[in-house]
Amino acid sequence: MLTKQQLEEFEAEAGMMYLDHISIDCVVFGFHEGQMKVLMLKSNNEEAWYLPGGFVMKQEPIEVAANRILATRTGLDKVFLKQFHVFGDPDRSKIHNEMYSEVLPAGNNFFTQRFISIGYYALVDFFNVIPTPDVFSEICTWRDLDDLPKFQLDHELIFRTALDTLRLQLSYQPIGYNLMPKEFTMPELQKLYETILGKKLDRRNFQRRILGFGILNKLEQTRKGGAHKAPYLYSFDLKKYQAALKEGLKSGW
Amino acid sequence: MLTKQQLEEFEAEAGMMYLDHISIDCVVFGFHEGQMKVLMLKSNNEEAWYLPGGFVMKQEPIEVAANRILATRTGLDKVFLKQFHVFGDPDRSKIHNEMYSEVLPAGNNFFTQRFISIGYYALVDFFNVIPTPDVFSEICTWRDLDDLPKFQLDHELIFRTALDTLRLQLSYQPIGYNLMPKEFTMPELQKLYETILGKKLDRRNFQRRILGFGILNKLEQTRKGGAHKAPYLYSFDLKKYQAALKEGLKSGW
DNA sequence: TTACAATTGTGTACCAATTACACCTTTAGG
DNA sequence: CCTAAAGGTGTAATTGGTACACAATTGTAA
Repeated sequence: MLTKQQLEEFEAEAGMMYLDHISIDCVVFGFHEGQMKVLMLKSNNEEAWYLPGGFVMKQEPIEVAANRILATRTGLDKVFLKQFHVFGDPDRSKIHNEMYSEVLPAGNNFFTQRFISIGYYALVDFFNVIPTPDVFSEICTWRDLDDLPKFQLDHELIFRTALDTLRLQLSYQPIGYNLMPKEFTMPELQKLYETILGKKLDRRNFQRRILGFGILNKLEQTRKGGAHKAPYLYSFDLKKYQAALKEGLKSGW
Repeated sequence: MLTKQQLEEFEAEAGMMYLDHISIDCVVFGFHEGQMKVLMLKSNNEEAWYLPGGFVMKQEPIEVAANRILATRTGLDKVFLKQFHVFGDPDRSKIHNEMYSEVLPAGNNFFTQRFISIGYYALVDFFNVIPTPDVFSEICTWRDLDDLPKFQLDHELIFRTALDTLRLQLSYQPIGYNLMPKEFTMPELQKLYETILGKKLDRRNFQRRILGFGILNKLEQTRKGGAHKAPYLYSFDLKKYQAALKEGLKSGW
């Protein structure tokens, strides 16, 4: 039987072990018409870019915190948002400390502590987003994947891990529901996949595969007005889409 | 430019947001000769079983903390240990609170706070392990997968998630290096996979698949002494094994 | 010493999924 | 009304996975 004294001793010792802060870093991938960008903020005292992030509040589930942080920076709610890794190397704090050494008092303070960071990634349509800077930033904006600035801290690793995870999960999870308009064409959806994967896919094989997932409804109408042959419109079958989200798809690209 | 005052204001506000504790929970899967068990501890003041766990210390990378916790409970070091999920539902604390309500003072204290838990799973040979209880437990022992006790807190969810993740990752990651003797036979390795997956596999297809990964060396000798035809011995090609760990294998079971 | 049971070694045929590839249709614009 | 550009669709070849059978080895029991 555990005594009250044992508990108190443990509590006293454990008090020395507290991890200082838990933050959430959120890699927000923005898509629109074949483009793919990532949301970044620029530090207001130097040329350093970082990912949207924030703290988890007491009594707030981390999932809720991630949504809150995303909503604050983008204005969006209820989008695809997925936890993918925890980053907890204490070296993070050192860099952070040096970064603010001009303004911070010496010794221990909030920013010299270590931040353990839970990585989430989100998929959004960047035309729906109003990028909003935080208190440390003067700029919050979309950056092109092939024109990325220098990252602060370990945010490059976080970004890279998010992208790898996303590409991997593309084989197991349906995506696109909140990235495409209600009705869209097959070439448009294919462009989304090609953008994420960073490579071209075969038109015919893509279509067979995607249709094989059984999450699309083919509509009667075609997209008129454009040049060339009018493509058919499709919409997501929300019920089947969500079932696939839960149970996963088969096989890979 | 960020002013010192802004920083101080932020720090004061952020102080209200600290997450209380980060813990690590470790699902230790033990294997030996076709058996699979999981390491559990029994609370010393009631019939409640839980998974090995502990806190992350200041300036300790979480990866190191996970290894330390595992080493403390098992005596093992440098085994397969993988982060798989973060559990952060604030309800965890409520249950915890009720659990210790007899010994704890009312109001806020260490144990009434929320614990965010980073889930790791480990794969070990349970014949190499000396299960060691912690201060809250009277028993630390291996439990059979098909004879599991009632779990404390959300440890059932953590266990379940670990098992699902392990089974999934079996398709992408080579395993077995620290679970098999230096030299082993194909049927022995197959038994390991069958144990993890909880189902029988075809002998011939298993062999073709495993050999196709290119991480095994077939040795000249056979395992003599047993009844029946002597099987060939194999060993892991450590270099290729580690490369496969990094780059992953293809396809699934 | 021999027959048997248990286990291992190995190869092949079938099916499903993936990849590679070609021809026809539609539409706008000159 | 001809052409260029894009979309619709089908088929053959390859690869990977599953199912399955027979021969060889070894200890044990007759």
